[in-house]
Amino acid sequence: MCSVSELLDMDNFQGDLTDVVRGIGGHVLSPEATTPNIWPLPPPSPSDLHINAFGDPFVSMNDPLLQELNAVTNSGYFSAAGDSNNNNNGFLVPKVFEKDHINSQCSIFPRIRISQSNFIQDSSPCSSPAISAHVIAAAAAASPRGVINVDTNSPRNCLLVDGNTFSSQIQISSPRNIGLKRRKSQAKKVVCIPAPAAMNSRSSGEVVPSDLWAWRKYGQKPIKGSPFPRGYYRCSSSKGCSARKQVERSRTDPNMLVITYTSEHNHPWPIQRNALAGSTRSFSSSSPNSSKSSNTNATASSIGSQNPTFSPTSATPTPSLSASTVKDEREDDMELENVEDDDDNQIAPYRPELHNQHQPDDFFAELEELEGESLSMLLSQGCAGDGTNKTTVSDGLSDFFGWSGDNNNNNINDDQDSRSL
DNA sequence: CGGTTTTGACCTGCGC
DNA sequence: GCGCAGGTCAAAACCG
Repeated sequence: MCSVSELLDMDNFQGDLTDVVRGIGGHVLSPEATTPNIWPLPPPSPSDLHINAFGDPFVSMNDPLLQELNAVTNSGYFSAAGDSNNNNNGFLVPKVFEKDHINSQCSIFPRIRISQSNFIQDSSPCSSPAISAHVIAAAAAASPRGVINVDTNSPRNCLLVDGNTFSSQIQISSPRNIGLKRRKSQAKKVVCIPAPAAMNSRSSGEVVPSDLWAWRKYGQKPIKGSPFPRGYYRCSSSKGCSARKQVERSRTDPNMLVITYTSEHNHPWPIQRNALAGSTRSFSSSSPNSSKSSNTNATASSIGSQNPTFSPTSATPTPSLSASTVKDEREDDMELENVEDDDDNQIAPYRPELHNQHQPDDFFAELEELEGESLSMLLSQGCAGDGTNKTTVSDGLSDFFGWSGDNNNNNINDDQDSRSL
């Protein structure tokens, strides 16, 4: 079993990284203090596979993100330093990002770093691996400077609002990008995630992980210097919503997917997805899970069912968050050069509980809210039930991300659209 | 029917 | 001003 920690450790990233999510065992560590690159991996607790009551989303949840990370691991992002079975003795060593954060777009992205100390407490009622992924997922979409608190001693959830009670943290800090200037003063949030081959691929070969919102693709364009086209999506959860995102593969590492979120959602959580008709075009027919909403972009269809048991198969926390990097780009900040990086010491609590108030003026604050909600719902669903509703690793992974294995076979190069938009 | 994706055309910002 | 590249529009086709 691979934990998020292995994936997310990104030593040596340069100061131009904006956000860093890193884990701390009981305290906030500076990047320098974080165990670099190699962390022991605990095996998944059998209880991880059990479904827990609604309201205990993180308890013993088998974390699909971890499965993703396994996929990532198996896809070459990490090399096993331990035994080949990834057991307790297994160590995973990132082996791609070094190059990546030098050459690719991901180079400017922060790396999520989590101390393994959070994940080796199988005896803890709080399944740390489960926390890790979701914490990161939430963190990535949340405030770039937020801190996710994990209470490894909690009999219930591992995430705590109270910053005084958690025993571990994941902090998102924001070393300001240095020397980067942008044309427009537009807030962006860039997420760099591993794009395992198992991801959904559309006919164009585009790989689009799902997130909590419903997105409609409105364009695709080849990017100069990159063999991979960039897809343009706008939020279809609500009419008039200006939220947009761009999805493209890292030009230097096709295994990395770069998602850039732009603008704000001017609406709260998509209560009811308003776009389903054409949402399953690309893969529903070929997906063994065709009964679900298989549109990787349209992931919020069941979120608004007001049913606490909504299926994570159609509503997923931003998968990208789990992956590796999250970058919050405030263009205004980018204008500043040599800005002192004092964000590492800034800690803001992550609030996983549901929020009733909508803050349309703050995209990222909203993201934080929504991620919290989504995580709660997702995990509630994922963990809810009678305890017999166990999700297989593979299903959990694909469902969680909206990935359909049958549609993942498309090579990104199969249908490279070289046209000019 | 109402939503999506696809895709050629058009628009816009930036560098020269 | 021009050309390039990125971003958006919108019609057509597709899907459940």
